[in-house]
Amino acid sequence: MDEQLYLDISEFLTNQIKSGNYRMGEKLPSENTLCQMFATNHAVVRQAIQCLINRGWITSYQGRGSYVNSIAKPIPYILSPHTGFSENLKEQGVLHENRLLNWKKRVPHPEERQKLQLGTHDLVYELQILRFINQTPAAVSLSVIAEKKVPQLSDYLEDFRSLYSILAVKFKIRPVRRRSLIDAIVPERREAVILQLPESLPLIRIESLSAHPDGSPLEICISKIRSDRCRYLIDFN
Amino acid sequence: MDEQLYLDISEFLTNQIKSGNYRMGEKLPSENTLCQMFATNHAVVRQAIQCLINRGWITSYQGRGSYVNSIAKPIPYILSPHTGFSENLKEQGVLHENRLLNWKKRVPHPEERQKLQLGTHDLVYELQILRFINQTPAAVSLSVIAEKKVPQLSDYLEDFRSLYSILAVKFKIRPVRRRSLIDAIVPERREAVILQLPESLPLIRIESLSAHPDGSPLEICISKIRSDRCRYLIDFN
DNA sequence: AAGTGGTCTAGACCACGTG
DNA sequence: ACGTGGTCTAGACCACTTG
Repeated sequence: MDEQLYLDISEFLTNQIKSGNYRMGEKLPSENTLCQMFATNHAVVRQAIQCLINRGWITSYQGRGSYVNSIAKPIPYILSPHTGFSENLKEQGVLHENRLLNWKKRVPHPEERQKLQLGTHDLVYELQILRFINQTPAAVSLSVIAEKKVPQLSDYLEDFRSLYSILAVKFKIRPVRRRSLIDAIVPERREAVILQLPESLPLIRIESLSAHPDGSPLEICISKIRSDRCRYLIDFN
Repeated sequence: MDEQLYLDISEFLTNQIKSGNYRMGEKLPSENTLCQMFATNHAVVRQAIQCLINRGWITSYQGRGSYVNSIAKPIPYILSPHTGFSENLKEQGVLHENRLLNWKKRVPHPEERQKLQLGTHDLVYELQILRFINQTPAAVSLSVIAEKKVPQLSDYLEDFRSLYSILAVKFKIRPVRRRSLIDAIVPERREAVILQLPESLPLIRIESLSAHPDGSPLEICISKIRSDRCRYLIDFN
């Protein structure tokens, strides 16, 4: 019960950062240096470092060192019936960009068929989209849309900018958000890579069902958002 | 570039769980056993185990072993202008309970003063509440209420059941939710302990501002909820 | 080439829970 | 008393980045 060295080191470093002795973007002492400072070995120092990584304080880069994360203020994303990702951020004057990772036309899963009220032979488009805020990756989205609502959608996916702008311009559809389900998840390894995310930081997962203006279900969208880049704001007024 | 043993072990164990070879609540092989199975040592096996803990698959208990987490379906919590935590869950027939951890009357922080539209000499009550769902800790909340709206609130805090029921019964106030801000966070060590949370699983953080029925600001509430116990549902109909 | 973090070895001892 | 996970030691070698 002797104080637990790795916690001491971890607390020491955290306090150094909190108190501003190491500023954001700054390099921490190397692991070897820390070994000497605390008269211990690699393994213990790394355990301490891992604590800071897990809590989002720092990021380590092989061959370069460990650096204090920048803590940009997260952007409030307004969750309302009439907002798509892009318009929402544009209104706030935030630099924003989308990249279509891939798409396919496929048979819907039973759950999707039920939620989108599809017939036995109806198909869906599935679009995977990577979203950037201020030039850095901030979210991945998976949109599933009833094909019959957007026939030949694939014709418009070259030079992709925004799904909702395609819907508006090409199909004259302005989707209405009906329901959103929010929770927090640990990223998959693949998502962590795509989002350039320290693997241990959580994502906000939001699953939304949108409808055609005529009321019929249109799109299921599952977005996973870096919580250090974006927050959800719901206004009940 | 030799396959990375700890990832192999981690993947092996994850697959065993996914495929149902280890069911929920079941005990994994001991670390020593795994050392033998993979012809390696304690440190490597522990690194593999840590991966599973980080992703929420298992929990380790000193002296007992590592066990597969149960994956109870999270309860949808309906976020609407007229719901408090307790009523919301009661309506869904979910077993629910609150415990008042502590309270104080104090000077508001500048930000609180502004949000609650307080005068220079106004005070606030601060209540810290631990919430249970189905007998297990699920959330911690910090409520800050303008004292002038609930004079002598402290008289009613013995045998505490629910803040909103006190407001309703003793003060005839039914709060109205005005705004909620949602994000995902890594728990503090203290929160992890209180919530009996594997320290690396994320919490949903929700900051809400509620008003008196007459429209004046009443309460700021910051809740941190286990995302494996509870999800937020927003219905725009 | 030198310095950095990432993985691994082969041990040791401690704290905790169960029988 | 024994088995379990938790911490620690003192090294080694590798992969990557920078000068």
